[in-house]
This record gives sequence, structure tokens and C-alpha cells, in this order.
Amino acid sequence: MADKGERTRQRIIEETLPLFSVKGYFNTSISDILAATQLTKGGLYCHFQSKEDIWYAVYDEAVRVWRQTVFKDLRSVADPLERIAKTCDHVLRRYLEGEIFDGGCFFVNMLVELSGQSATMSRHILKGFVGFAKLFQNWLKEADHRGQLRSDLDFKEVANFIVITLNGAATLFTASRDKAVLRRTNRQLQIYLALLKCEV
Amino acid sequence: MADKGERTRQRIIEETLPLFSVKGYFNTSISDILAATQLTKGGLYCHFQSKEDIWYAVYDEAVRVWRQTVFKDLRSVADPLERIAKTCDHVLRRYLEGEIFDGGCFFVNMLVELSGQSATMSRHILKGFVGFAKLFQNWLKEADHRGQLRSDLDFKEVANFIVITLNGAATLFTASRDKAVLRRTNRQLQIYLALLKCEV
DNA sequence: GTATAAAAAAGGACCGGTTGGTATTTTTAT
DNA sequence: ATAAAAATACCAACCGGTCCTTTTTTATAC
Repeated sequence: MADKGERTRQRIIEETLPLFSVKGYFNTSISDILAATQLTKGGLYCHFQSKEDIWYAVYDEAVRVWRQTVFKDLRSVADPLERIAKTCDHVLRRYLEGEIFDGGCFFVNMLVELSGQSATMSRHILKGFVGFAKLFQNWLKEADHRGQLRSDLDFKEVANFIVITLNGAATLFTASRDKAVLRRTNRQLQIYLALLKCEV
Repeated sequence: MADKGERTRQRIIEETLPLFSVKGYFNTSISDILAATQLTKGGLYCHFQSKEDIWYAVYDEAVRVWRQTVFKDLRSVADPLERIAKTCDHVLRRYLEGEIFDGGCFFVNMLVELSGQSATMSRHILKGFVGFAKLFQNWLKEADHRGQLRSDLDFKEVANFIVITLNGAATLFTASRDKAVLRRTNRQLQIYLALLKCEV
């Protein structure tokens, strides 16, 4: 039974993720984390230097889980436009509707809360979203090289729009808990994506 | 100099709105409000029974300001589709880009924060968003009666999509402070709206 | 206009409980 | 035996809110 420390650390991360996701960063207290992990303060601060440190570890874990959920079964998709469509579908159906995290989208929730509070932490999250948009942008470029796209498209603009739509859906779904919101968004988004194709 | 009480009450609301908008509800302390209003606790609690009461008053004020910003110069627009397009433009340009509230969109910020915390408060906000979507839905119906729309549209779905897009834009703009995000969203949304028209 | 009394507004001390974090000791694993 | 992990007690600062006192405003009488 080696690595007891590492296992406890991982347990802290996994128990804290839903707390941050549902209650937010500031409104999750150290006491909440202690209650969830069945630890005492001494035990907790043995693995992390501060609450903020816990957050960064939790964030990394959230990214790991999100990637796993959204990009699964995607490497095999050769058509970049289909890849985009499937990714959106995965975000809306697997990730959000599947309620991978309690409290909706961990990243959107954290971004909104921390935007007015911590410049460094919110920048950290924002980088993730920018990277996600860049990914769509690259796939759009790839589709363009294949001659699949209409000629009047601004890739960055389209990529941005997709990410924004997914974020908006996450926000409204979290509040309403209405899965119909996700279904509707998915249909409209797929229609929008289909319209990017050149008419051949 | 009558109505001193009412004027102070209004001052509290106006000074607290940007605090809630930027820092969030829970992370704005009564002390913050006291500092902003130059009042003491006794003075503040003379006008409100609790922090939550202040929030409801602030919310109402935010709605008032938002309505004023978004629906101005709109009654004269007879064409319902144009009315929808202009409303979106107002939200993105006047309301968000114009930074009517510090911290982006007060309502989105509050919705995200309170969704995991207060069922009653988040339901209160959600009602506002549902009403906004209903408005778009009615305008779409109006456009349909005029024979302006494609025949395959689900009005509720489209209305939902518009609101979601605006929410997503607010989220990303708040974090990035990049007005290009709003411009791009506006263009793509206008393109999307144009595609709702029947081809006559 | 001015004195006055009632009422509204504001001040300020205080409350129990909680916050994130630390220092020291005890337990457990290797 | 030694080092990691966990427990415990403690800290000052802050939380939302209450209570009582003082000041200011406002309505009324003259």
C-alpha cells in the first residue's frame, strides 16, 4: 500500500471538484472540503499549501475528465467538419446532459465567478476556452483545404461562435436543469454547422 | 428635502449593483456595501431587512436599466424579424460592449453563481431569461403570420438559441474583456437570423 | 417663521459563528 | 528508526445580523 499520500491527494481533488462545481470557489469553505474528505485541517494542508492550490489541482483534473468525455471516439473521424459536429454533440450530450460534473459546466461556472475576483485564475480558465476555439479554427482550416467550406467564412469568427453557443447552453442548462435546452441547442447548432458547407 | 429615506435607499441599490455584478452576491460583504455607500450598519439595515432583500431590489433595478438599454428605439420597428435582429444588436453593442454594468452581464453572472446556491433566487433570474426567450418566440410567431419565415422552424428552439448565444457572448466577454468577441458574435448571429427568412 | 414633538434615519458597539491558515503533537506507514 | 501523514488546538479577521442610542428630518401648532 505505497503512495498513500498520493492517493489521499487524489481523493481530495475528486471530492472537491463537485463542491467547487456546484457551490463555486469562494463559497466552498475549507470546512466543506474537510467534511467531504473526512480529513482534518492538518491532514488537508499536508497535501496542499492553500485553497488556491487545491483549485489549480482540481482544475487540471476537470480538464482531464472533460477531454476524455468530449474527445472520445474522435480520432477516427477523418472529416474535419464531422469532427466539429461530433465534438459539439459530445459537449451537449455526453458532457452536459450526461452531467459529468454536478452543477453544470465546471469551467463556465468558474470563469464567471472568478472573472471579477482573480485575474490570474480567470486568465488560466480563459486560456482553456481560447485553446478550444483554436482547435475548431484549425479544423475549419483543414476543411477549407479540402474545399469543403463556403468561401466567405471567417474561421475565427465561426469557431468563436461555436464555443459561445456551447457556453450559453451550459449556463442556461445549469440553471434550468432542463435537458430540452441542450437538445434544442444541439439541433440549431447542427443546422448552423451544416450551413458552413459549400453547396456542391 | 423630503424623501430622504427613499433617496438613500436608491443610493444603496445603485452603489451595490456594481458590487454584486463584479464580485458576485456571496463575495460582496455587507462591509463592502457600507464602504461604497458611506453608511454604517444601523443606517443600512434601516432600509433593508437582509442582504437578500438588497439583492432583490438590486435585481429589479438591473432589469429596469437593462430594459431601457435594450428596448430603446424598438417600438417604432414594425417588422418583427428586424425587431429581433435589433434587439440582439442592442444586447451585444449597447448593453455588453457599452458596459452598462461593470463585470459584464449582471444576470448571467448572478444566474451562474446562484444556481448552485439559492433555488429561489436562481429561479427568480431564470424567469427573466424565460420571459426574454418568450418575447423572441412571440415575435417569430408574428413574423410567421406575415409569411416571412421558412416553414421548417421550431420557434421555441430558435428563440432559445438566440438567448443562449447572447448569454455565451456575455460570459466570454466578461472574462476576456475583448470587444472583438462581441463583434464576431453579432455578425454570426445576424447571419443566422437572416437565414430564418423564407426565400421570396 | 419658529418652537416642538413624533418619527425616521443613522451611528456604533456587540453577537455567535465561520473564514483560511498555522504550529505543534500524535499516529501511521515504510 | 525515520519520515510522511494526520489530528488537534489555536489564531486574527471577517461574516451577516441585532440592539440600543443619538442625530436628523418631518409634520404640526402657534
